[in-house]
Amino acid sequence: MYLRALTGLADDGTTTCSSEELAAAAGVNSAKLRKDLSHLGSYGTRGVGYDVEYLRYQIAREIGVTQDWPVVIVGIGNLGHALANYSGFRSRGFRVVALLDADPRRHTEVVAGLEVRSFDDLESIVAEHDVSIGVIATPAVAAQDVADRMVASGVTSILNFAPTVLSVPDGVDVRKVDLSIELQILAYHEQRKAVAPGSEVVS
Amino acid sequence: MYLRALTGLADDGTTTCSSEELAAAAGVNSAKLRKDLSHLGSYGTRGVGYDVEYLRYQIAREIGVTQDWPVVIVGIGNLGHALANYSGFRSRGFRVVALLDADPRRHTEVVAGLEVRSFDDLESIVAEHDVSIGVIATPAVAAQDVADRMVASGVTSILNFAPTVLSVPDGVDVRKVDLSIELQILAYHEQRKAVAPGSEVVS
DNA sequence: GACGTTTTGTTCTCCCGTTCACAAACTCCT
DNA sequence: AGGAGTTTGTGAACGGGAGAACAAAACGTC
Repeated sequence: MYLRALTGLADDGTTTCSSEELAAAAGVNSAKLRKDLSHLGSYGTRGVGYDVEYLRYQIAREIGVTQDWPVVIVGIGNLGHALANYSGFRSRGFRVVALLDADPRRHTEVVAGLEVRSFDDLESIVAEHDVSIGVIATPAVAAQDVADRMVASGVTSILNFAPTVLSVPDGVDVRKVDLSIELQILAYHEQRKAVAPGSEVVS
Repeated sequence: MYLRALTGLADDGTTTCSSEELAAAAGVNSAKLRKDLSHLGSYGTRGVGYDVEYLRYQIAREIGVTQDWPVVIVGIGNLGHALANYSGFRSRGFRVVALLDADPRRHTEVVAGLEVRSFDDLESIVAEHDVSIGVIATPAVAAQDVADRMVASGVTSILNFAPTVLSVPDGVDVRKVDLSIELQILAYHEQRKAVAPGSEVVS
């Protein structure tokens, strides 16, 4: 988030910023921002603030955005399409090296300049491109199988869009994004607003 | 999450479950699950467990899933397409009543059985369908404008997929989903794994 | 009907993230 | 050069969520 906020400031021509400004741009408290940044080192100057470009590079280096991360996407339905075409990935150092789908009818398609390939090609693709990050955009029933195959072929980080709890061995990271749960949380707060107006905020 | 886990259990024919089982299905600790459920009331029976169907209805009622929530989606690019076609919304009580886009070239399109309409129709659509939840899937630069128009027309909950911090008045809830930040978090952990193998897990 | 077993509901404790508040450090102005 | 004004970095206080542990309650068995 800080990285993105800094990029925004840089695009506006700002060369220096205080913790207050950056915190406002990122939507957090300034004390938290300073403490977070202090974990990376002392990249600010007291009385002045932070150099936007310098801090930006330091954060990018720390979180690994300076590297090029090959990524495979499995499940080229609606969501897989959107992810394959999402420009935000490439601009942040992620390179989609393959799109896989179990359905042979999709294998003729070309999405975002990439041919959709068979799921059986997973192992060879992971090995060839040294892929460590996989994205699962399949239906829920297929997700665990896909995860197992990914782990077996060497993937150690998984971004899961399927509404299922994946079980993976230690050392493998999983992050889950559940679109309809986000809406449900909003609906819950809406309902509370209707009952007791003007009392709650999203936590 | 509990609701989804319960639905899964119900589909498997389970009629009763313990907190341990449900916690495992939802991927959480059983003590946490019991504490969470106790906030809704005492819907379990000691020595037996929870009745799956009964608990499912109680949770659904509490979080407002029994209602029908009209939703508008603004920004029908790749992600907007995917969201409009996402079946998980409808099955959870969300009904997409309109797709809006500022680009007139998209207004001829029909997506998911709905005609893409002009963003200028926002106010009338919100008023007509009593919409309180809006989804923003536009580029970052347009997101704040869209949010302002939504709020002005009566929307009080926003799900934001644009990589921007939205500022909205009190009483309006915003939830943000940032796809590339999720990947960045995974990449960060990957980098740490490469430096110090076998030490960290996603938090 | 009493007792052992199982499982919930709740209390207590611990731990971590967030925020406040302030000293240290830097700049600018006189 | 010195002091006033800013702003960072960090120690201390606060709050809340998460897990362990236990009492209360329901069921089955004898």
